[in-house]
Amino acid sequence: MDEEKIKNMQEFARLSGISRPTVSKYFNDPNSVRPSTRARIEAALERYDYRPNIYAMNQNRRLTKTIGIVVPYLADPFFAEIARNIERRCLSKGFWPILFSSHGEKEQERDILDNLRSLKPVGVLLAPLGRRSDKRAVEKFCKAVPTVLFDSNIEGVAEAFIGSDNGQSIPLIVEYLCRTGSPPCFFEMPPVNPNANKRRNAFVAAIEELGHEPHIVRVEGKTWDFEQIGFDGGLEVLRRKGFATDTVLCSNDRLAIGLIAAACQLQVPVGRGGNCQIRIAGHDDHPFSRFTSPSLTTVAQDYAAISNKSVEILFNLIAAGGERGVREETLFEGKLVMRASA
Amino acid sequence: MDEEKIKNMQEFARLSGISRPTVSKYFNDPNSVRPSTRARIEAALERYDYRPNIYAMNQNRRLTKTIGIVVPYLADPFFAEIARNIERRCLSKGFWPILFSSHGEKEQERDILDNLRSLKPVGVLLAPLGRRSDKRAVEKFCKAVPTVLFDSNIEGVAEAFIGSDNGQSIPLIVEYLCRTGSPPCFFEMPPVNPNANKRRNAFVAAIEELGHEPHIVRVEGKTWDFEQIGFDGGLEVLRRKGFATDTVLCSNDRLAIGLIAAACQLQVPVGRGGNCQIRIAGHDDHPFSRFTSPSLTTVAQDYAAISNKSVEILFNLIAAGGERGVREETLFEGKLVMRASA
DNA sequence: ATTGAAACTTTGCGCGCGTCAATTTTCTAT
DNA sequence: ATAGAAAATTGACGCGCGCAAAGTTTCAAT
Repeated sequence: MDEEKIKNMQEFARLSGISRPTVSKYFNDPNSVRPSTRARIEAALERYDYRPNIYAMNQNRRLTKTIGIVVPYLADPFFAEIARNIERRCLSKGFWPILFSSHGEKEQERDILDNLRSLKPVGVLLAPLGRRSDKRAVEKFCKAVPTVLFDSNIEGVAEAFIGSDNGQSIPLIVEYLCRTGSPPCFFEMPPVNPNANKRRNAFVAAIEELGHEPHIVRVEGKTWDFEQIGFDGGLEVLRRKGFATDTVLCSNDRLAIGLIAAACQLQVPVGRGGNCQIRIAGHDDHPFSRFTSPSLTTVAQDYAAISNKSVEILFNLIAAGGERGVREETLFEGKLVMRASA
Repeated sequence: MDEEKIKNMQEFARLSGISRPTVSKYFNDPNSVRPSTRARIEAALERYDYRPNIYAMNQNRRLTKTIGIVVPYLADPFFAEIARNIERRCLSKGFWPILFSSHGEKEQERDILDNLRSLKPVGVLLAPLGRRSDKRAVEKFCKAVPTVLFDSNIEGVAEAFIGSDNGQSIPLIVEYLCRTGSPPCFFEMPPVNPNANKRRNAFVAAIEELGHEPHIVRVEGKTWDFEQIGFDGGLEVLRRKGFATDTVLCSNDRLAIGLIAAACQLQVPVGRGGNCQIRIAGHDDHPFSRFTSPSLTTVAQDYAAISNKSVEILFNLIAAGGERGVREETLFEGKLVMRASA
């Protein structure tokens, strides 16, 4: 790199022998200028290491290149993974993804949406807290900014929702559990989002469909430390009367991870082996589920499909100028992942 | 909220009956104006819902209010937790934290530092990838932006480093393991950062100090899927000749989690009970370590202390105008966490 | 009442870039 | 070679705010 620092586009344009408006055009879309001038600009870029001032750009652009990503709880590797996927795809399309986590708190989510508005993003990918969300705030936000919801739905809000099909995945694993042993009972905590409710309802429907009685065990807890809740609740249930059947389907993997730990602590052998006393299954195929002991049988959510589709729909929305079309919901099917725990 | 939308500070100032420069002062620091005028401005804010344009602010300010947070791998709940802590403290001081994850990749880290520069942050909290980092790029960045390193050190780079004291924590757990059973061997993967090396060296020193022979088992793997590496490597070692002793100290908890899963799969009972064949210990007190089966004995890093001290030092640095003082290193001691696995 | 500092107002420039209209140059196709 | 289209240039305005200087008001302390 040559010489001293370049202060602005004017100066860079002069040094590269091209007019400023053309250089400006180039930075907005390198393909919008003639190949020969593009080459000249890029040659100059090699020499002088200039980058336009983001703040000045974003101030004057009608649309920024910023895309907001909001997840409810980043310490959950499920969301970390999805966020990573989304980030990569946004970057590859020349956008600026910015990641936020609500950390399970309503106020945080509201603050994030608030701040996000002043960032004037072209679009937002939002996985709401769910039940804890300030729905009015979310709705208001979605009306102001092109938004795609994922993971957790809010009826009628935002331009689209992408999630997994609990109505398919739960029957899938219920059927498997019934076929390979005694029918499961359902282990849940107070629902944090619509998925939790849908899963319970799907469980009841599926188990009745198969001619069994639905047993539901709900334990207390209102934080996002699902493992701890599953552990504490599991300990209590196991210590008392135990579960109604020797098979337990958990509302999600994190709960199951806690429950397995509780069973282990009480020396209740988990699995489908001969001397095992309890089978435990989960839902989601959480990144850590394959490393529990025994490894967790579960239904895999299609991470890649969910994040890809979410981004795709958002890009379409952006291309259409954030135009309100028909709100679409896309649900992906789960896949059974048979491991050692059930 | 009254009337229609306010476009700019001029208009808001007029409506609130106060001059624009004073309003500007208020937004930069509400305490810098007289309480009575502050009250008037805030009353107007209630009525009119105006927020200054961030981009215009950041373009003209000498210093932005942005603080960059960079972690090597966000899908690791350890970093997610620390990031959460740091975010909160920055927000409470009126800064704008922005979170980035390198996702274990050198190019990502370089791109992040690159983009971060054009965001002109007042300060940056950086947990580098470590061995994989483009050290020249990191060094260059740290010279341009006031930066505090944490978790993983790079000698002489940045204004300060905050981490945990491997030279204290490793002997602590080695001593415990030796005292309560046979001396441990050390289970590691190719080091991703200086901590890994320091831990191994500390292990050798500690074990020799106690008059035993150091055994080191290194397994292959170069991704950030530590659990998988621990699992795969553990399977192989256990299948072959097993470990040199019946106690294994892992370089970190995530590796230990994988190793426990491997032992479970091979039906090697883990723990310190009578019929157990192997004791496994880790290092870090990862959020999930209490939920392994059996629960993982480990050394806890002081998450809160590390994140708090990092932020504190950065704030001091910012207050001093990013002035280069003496580079300080702060190491926090680990605490033994005795659980079931060792 | 007097004084002096602190806070406020007025005025105006500058930041770096987007964008537009009018003009000139360059390219493509006949 | 030539006309028409496409691309680049010139010149200028605007965005919303920070910031500085000079003058004016407010406030607390004597």
